[in-house]
Amino acid sequence: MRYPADHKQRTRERILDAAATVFRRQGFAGGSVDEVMAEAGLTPGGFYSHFASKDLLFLESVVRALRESRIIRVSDNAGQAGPEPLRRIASRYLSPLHRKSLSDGCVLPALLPELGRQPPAARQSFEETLLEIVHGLAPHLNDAAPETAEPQILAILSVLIGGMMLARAVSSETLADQILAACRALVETQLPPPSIP
Amino acid sequence: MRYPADHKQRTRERILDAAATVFRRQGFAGGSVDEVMAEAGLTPGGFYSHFASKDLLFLESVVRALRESRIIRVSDNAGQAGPEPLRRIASRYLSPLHRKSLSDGCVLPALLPELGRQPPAARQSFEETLLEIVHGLAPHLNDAAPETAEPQILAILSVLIGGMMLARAVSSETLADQILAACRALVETQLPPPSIP
DNA sequence: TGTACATCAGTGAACGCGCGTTCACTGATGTAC
DNA sequence: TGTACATCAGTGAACGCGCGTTCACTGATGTAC
Repeated sequence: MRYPADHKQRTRERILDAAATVFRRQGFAGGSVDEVMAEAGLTPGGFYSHFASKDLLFLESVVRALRESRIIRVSDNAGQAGPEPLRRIASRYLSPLHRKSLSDGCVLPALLPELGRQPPAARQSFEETLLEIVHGLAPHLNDAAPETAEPQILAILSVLIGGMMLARAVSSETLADQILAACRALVETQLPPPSIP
Repeated sequence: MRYPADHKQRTRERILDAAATVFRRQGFAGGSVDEVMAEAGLTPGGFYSHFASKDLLFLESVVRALRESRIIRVSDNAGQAGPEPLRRIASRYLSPLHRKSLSDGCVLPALLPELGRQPPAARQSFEETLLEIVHGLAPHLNDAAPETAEPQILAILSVLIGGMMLARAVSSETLADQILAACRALVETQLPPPSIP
């Protein structure tokens, strides 16, 4: 091996990150392979030595962005039980800052419907990644068994995603932020009350 | 006027309905003008005597589909006060039948992120139509003034839209229907209890 | 009533362009001696 | 240590195709007389 062993792998990851950025900003059908490669600082020609097709790039970039996403995960060093981490996630996710961060925010409000149009194998990969996230969050609804907590988490995620999409689609920033605030309030009703130490 | 006065207007509406179908199924960037015209039973050439551009077609078709949509409106002949109509809307919206009705269901879970990428003027039109719907629904949260009821309705709509998108994006139908059920349960917690007559 | 005509909604072929994809090539890299 | 070489990640030009859009034309329609 003439090049450092991880050289190509690192380029590949650079392309994946660039793809997530371009697709969030312009959509899957709206962003081109050339634009992705340019975003990664590369020329178009090299793309197919890394990925077999644009579709597979899309899938991998979404799954990676979801796996690496800090915004819907309990941060590792918190190690905190109870609902506070969920409260923090909801408040960060449904913030005006995140609303303005289309191209580097969570992939789901930007790309979920286009993911839904992908073939079953792709949706299967997405499902597994989604369930990992759900498993990570469910224990923080402390009073419930997984069978009841996990659907509750899925419903809460629906509020986060739907609220952000709706806020980004309206024209008035005031209304957008009202939508976010209303969704934060709705999520709050689903969380156990703060523990009083 | 050689043709019946409303002939062209009716064709125009046929194109708008076809566009809503094609765009819901394939997305805005993923559906072509030719496909829309074919769906309307027409040839591509005539399109530009009805619409100035594909972008304007998209906007008009989404707004029209939203205006005509029965699925997020209280049906006119119900004329019923109180939360029951909201309960019915949530249960129909978050149903497996609606999940399978991508190309003739509500436009929002299919197209909201692409709407969010449209220029401000388009988002303004969407916003007005959305607010009409909200004004129609808010009185059914009977205990609240508009200033508190309308944001609550927007949060409930976020659940409907986000939940449907999430259900459509996963691979397993079982999981999809669990997501819908969890969202119905969440919405239920936001509604006044059924009146006991 | 029948026929010639004016209208214009819709047709169908064409346009330039950017897309996804391919491929012969380049040149920076680490290796062998 | 220095030089010739093999490798292969990345380049850049090209491909066929389908896109959004344009436009000269057609032919069904209702009107005029």
